[in-house]
Amino acid sequence: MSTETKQLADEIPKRFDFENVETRIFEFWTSGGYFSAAPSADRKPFTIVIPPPNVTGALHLGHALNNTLQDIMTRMKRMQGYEALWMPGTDHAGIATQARVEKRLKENEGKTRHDLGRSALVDRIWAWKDEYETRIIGQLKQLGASCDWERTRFTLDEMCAKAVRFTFFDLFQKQLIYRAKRLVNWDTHLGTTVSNDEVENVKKQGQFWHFMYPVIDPQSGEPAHVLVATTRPETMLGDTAVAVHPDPAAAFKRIESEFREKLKKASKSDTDDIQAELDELIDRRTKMLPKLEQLRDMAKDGRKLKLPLMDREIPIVCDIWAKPELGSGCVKITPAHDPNDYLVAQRCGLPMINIMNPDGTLNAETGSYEGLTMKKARNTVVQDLEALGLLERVEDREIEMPISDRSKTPIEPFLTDQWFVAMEQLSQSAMDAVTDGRVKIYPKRYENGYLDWLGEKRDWPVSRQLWWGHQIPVWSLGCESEAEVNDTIEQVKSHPDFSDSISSIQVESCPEKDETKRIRLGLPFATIHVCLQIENEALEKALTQKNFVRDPDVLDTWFSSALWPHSTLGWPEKTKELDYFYPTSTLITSRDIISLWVARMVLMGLNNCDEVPFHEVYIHPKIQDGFGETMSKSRGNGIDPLDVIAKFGADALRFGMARLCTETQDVRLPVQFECPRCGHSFDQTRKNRELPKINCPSCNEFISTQWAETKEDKSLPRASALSERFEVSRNFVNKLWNASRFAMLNLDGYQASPIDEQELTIEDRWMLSRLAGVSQQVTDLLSRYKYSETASILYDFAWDEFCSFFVEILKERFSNPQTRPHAQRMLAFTLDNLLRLLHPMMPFITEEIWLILGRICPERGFLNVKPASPALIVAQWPDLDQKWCDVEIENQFSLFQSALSAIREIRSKQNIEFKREIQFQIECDPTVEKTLAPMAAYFHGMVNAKLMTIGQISQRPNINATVSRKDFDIVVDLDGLIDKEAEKTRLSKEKESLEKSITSKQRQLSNERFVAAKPDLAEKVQLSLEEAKAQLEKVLSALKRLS
RNA sequence: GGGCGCUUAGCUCAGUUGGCUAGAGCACCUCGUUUACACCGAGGGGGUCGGGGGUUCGAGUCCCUCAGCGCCCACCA
Repeated sequence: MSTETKQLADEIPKRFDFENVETRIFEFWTSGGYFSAAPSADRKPFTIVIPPPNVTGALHLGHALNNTLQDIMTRMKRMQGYEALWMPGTDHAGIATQARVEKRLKENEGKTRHDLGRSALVDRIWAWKDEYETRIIGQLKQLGASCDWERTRFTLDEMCAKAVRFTFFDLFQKQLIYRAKRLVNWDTHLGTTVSNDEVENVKKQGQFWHFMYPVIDPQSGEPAHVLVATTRPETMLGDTAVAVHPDPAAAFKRIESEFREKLKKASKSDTDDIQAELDELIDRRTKMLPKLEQLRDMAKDGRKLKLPLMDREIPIVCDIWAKPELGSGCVKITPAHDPNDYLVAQRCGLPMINIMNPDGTLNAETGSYEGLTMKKARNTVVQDLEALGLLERVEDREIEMPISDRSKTPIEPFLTDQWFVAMEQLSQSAMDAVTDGRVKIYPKRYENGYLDWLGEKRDWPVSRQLWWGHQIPVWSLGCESEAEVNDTIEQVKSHPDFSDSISSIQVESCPEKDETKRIRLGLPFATIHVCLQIENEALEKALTQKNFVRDPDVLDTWFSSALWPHSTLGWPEKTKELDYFYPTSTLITSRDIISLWVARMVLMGLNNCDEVPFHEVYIHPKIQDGFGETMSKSRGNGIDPLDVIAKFGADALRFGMARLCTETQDVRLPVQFECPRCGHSFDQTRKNRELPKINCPSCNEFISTQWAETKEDKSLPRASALSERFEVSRNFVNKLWNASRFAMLNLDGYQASPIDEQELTIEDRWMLSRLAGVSQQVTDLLSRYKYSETASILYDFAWDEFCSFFVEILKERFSNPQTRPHAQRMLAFTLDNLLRLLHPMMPFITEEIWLILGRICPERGFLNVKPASPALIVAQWPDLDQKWCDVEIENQFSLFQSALSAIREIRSKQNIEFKREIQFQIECDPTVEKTLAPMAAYFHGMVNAKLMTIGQISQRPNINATVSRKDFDIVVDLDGLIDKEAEKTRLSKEKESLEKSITSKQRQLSNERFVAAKPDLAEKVQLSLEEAKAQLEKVLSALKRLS
């Protein structure tokens, strides 16, 4: 060993020191500028935009998975010679972030956002954003993300803001954005609209109240009351009608026939239930139909009811919304506070009475109930109705309640003015992009969800009553007459800065056509909306002087996210980046935002750029805890990727992520905690994950199992949440490290030179064959997003083939000065290729080894020797000629492996020390002999066994022990005794299994159709049958000898 | 109510268009420190592929059915 090598041995520790290496290597990449990408004339682009993480908090394991997968793809493409751009950034996440900052403000200072005012609050949120963005980007870097960091964008930065304004203006001008009164989901706590997607339905125990509304002047034979039921009694204050079905008989008929239809198709176990339901329905029809028809007739006569408590006359109306099969068959109609009732009111021309203030209290419309919260009003209304004797009964029942995702408070349907994006044509364009294959979604099954959601073509409410976000660029003014409208428009248009290219006008006329009513409600005759494409101080000032007011609302976060693939590249400017990198190559994301985000990016990309934003979408699994539940911070069952990195290293985390990324939709990851005080490791349970603090089962000290959100939360030492699945990957990292360590310590005196083809040994050819095969497989699998499969192939190749066989065999050759130089070149070349293949998944360790290898063997190669790339990250992706794939060599090698394993089995069974050399001979066919003979020498190093002779099957000298194998026997010349009984049991077992296999093969072959259909396979079966028969004979004779 | 997915070894999961004796890692048992690696090496035990039926020469794989688990969407006076 030279002094240099000795130094190297000291320098390369036995265990991979990932902490030190990760920091250093990342710095090496950054200073080398390897992450940056720019339009290039001679390279093809490869682009990924990051799904921008929300600036609400730290990254979780789902992010780690998502970003690892993106980085693997980016790194591979970069090595394949693409100009690979991975565009990083973060999302302002409107509601979520504002809610977090407001919550903190309340907790720390006892203030609300109104105490602070708009601009001060927004400043606070910017400060929060800065803090978290830094943290998130730091975490991504720790993961090894090779994003072009200098391009980092934020959905609220100037570049994105410009794209948002241009898009809004464009849609406004095309009349695809409009303002309207709509029933929206109102979050009374945050005082804003939330979209359907931000509403969560929660099952709760609740009540079902049945009320009686008196009929005004009932005639003889008519009921005195109409019965209605509700889960929300307080809304009755806003009732404007009671509906009954226009043709109850037909409705009954229809639903009964549906039930009969269902009964035909139903499975046995369901039949009874359906029959019972049907019987009930028929019974109901018999009892109720006359009454319902009577009510229907009363409705047609224009009869009215008296709404209790409010003393308002309300009509009975006919509408199909009233289902005869449910409840009393009559339904109360509260247009301003129920989405279905709203539709009824539109159909029947009913008034809509809004009874709620934005803060969730009742307004003046409710008279004496004004000021009560909806919750309090419920009890009061029920009590008051009961006092009037109008409460028929109360039922307990499980009800589903809509809850705001953000504030966790109940959602109130609320009638307000909102901006909407008309989706009809936009949705269609996005659907077409997928159906005609311009955008491919993997796995394909997710296409359904995408298409279904878009197919509904529901208009998208985009305004949010928040302060954090892109403020809507519209100035509005209410006018009292047609003349005033025209006049004002004239004046606005006459402004020198006004031009159709940067400003657009919409006139929204009041839906209330009844003049007196309109005036009483204080509604304007019409509202003029002026939208400005870019900031224009003069024009804005002029508008303000004319009493125009800028809409205080901001846009839904997804509006800016939808522009992400092109806004980050500079759109609406025609930048060279946009020209080169757009459309992007692939989008890697999780399934819960397919509709929210993916679909909207497609339609906005098409609208703004006339091209799809990406060609492929890969949807990866979601990570769940050991109980199959989604990991989340609020539930406290998550794993912090930084814990994993600290314990196992970033490469282990990444490789672990790739390994679990199969095509299923969920992946379970049982969680273990590690005590921060004593290091004891214990399983996560449903119980211990929810407690804010627990006692360590080992040292009994108080520890926290919850994620620390901010620094000040860390009063208790926090247990790391980990998973043993990363241990496997960590071991793999270490295995690779040690094999490389061995290689480098044996490359002493390496001389660069092309490898002489004539000198290639069997194992060299085998290694070349495997290397060529594996490279091909990895390239192919990764391009199809088969991460898990790729990871296992690499794992097996590196561990079982490279380390356990190739390196082991080379040891023999290193000891011989004649074979040493060639062996060194082969080893350097093989390791070089292995590092390239592993780099996308494990970038840090592979780069570190690459750099050390570069010092020892600066030039290496196979038939051509070239200086190695100064950095692995930009080294060329392996593309070994496929002609090196050699099935015969691989078969030959697997024979060798079987022989080794047979000898090892004997050694182990006989408990023969490795130190003791054994001699053995193999009985086999001449062909096998020919195959195995060249490898005879390698048995020495691998199993310390000496192959004496290879004999014919018919000759059996020196039999002391026999172990059966598929293709041959091994006869080992031993002095020791053998355990005859154990051997007998084993042989009988083998005999049984062979007999079984022979029978099944014979049956198979006796089938003419099979033989005719698959002659190749039949031939194979025939061969294996003969082998099995020969095998059986050997086993039988061995058994005979033993007894 | 509509859609999607899952059920294979004690645990977490592979298993391509049906085809040779159903695989891996962890855990378990036995043995071993032969100078790359105990985060290692060698060997071993463990599965009627959720239940039932069908198609087929042949089913973990295809069809039907039952049961259980999970996710998404819609809706419930």
